[in-house]
Amino acid sequence: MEATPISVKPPSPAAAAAAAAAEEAPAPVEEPPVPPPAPGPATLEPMASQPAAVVFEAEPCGMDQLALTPNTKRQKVEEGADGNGCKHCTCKKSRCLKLYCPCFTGGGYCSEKCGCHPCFNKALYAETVQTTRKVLLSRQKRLSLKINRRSEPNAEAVEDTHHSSSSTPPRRGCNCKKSSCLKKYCDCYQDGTGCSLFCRCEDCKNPFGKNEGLLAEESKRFLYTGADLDHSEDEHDFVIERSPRLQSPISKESSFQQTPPHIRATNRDTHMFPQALSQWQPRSWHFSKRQSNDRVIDDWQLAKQEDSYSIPRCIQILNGMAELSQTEKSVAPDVFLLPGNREIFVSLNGDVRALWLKRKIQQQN
DNA sequence: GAGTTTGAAACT
DNA sequence: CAGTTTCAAACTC
Repeated sequence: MEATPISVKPPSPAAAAAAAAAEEAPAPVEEPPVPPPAPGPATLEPMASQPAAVVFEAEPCGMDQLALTPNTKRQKVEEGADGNGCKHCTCKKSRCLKLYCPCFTGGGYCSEKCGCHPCFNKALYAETVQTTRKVLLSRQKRLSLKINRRSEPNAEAVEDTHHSSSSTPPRRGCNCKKSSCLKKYCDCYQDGTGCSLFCRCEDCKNPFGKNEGLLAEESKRFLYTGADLDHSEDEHDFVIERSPRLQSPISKESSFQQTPPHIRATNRDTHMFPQALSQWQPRSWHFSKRQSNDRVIDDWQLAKQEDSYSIPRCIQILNGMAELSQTEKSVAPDVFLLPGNREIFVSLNGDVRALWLKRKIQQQN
């Protein structure tokens, strides 16, 4: 089966006990943690615990900046984090080794401020924790790929081209059904961002932006085809933004934007929103804490650039071309469906532009 | 603070 | 892969 069960055996009770003793943890191991039953094929054996004297020099929640999916679940208010990744969880059954645990998910170790027990997300079990993360990330990659493929039939080709794009974890948008994206159950709402076209929420009333399902399949294909997910796998294997939602499918590396002509998508904290360009503006207040002003500027420039190659802009030019017949002018907009074509069209001049367009029209027929 | 609701993760 | 269970946070009282 493709879906590899992720089950990671926690360190042995002895190790845990030793850890507790060495650490003087506030939550003493009263009962030896029971390893998860029936570990799957991907079960990871617990790493041998390292010498406590060494391990405990590590700062809790340091974790080499290893962060799995951004905010997998409702994670206790980010403000509650103590700056090193610890979210003060209160896990009881997950042993803080699953994505349920915000500290684990956030890339940090649990600290003494957590109310979790038993907890294996500690420096003492660093190797176990890291291995678990890798397994989970691996699954996330597959999931991410699956999601992309589901949404975009050609995504496989994209994936082949950008082989490392799978490093991006699933960022799928919310799936709220009952909360109408009006409560913190909703990741989007909690992040202060609107729901995206990739959310699957029902009766979305997210005040930061509704998912109104405006994006047609065709348009989604454009967006996904343009998906150029994080390539910097080496650097970011585990350093992932907090939100689990789909990373912005817009590639800023290419000026050949894939944005569909009739849809303006803005990048708001990795979300895609249909929005009239005229309404677009850098939403710095919506950007995550990690986003820099540079990002804002990039988005702004990106949108302006897109505007230059919009379909209306192309048609405007087209209307002024005496070289083309009415029939050709009626067909030409089809050529503009491809963003690359629009950019080429606008970039060319005079006769060459007309010749190029005629050739494109012929190719279409 | 206990119980309920919620949606994501994990599992089957 | 769809359905179910488990989990922990958010929410309600």
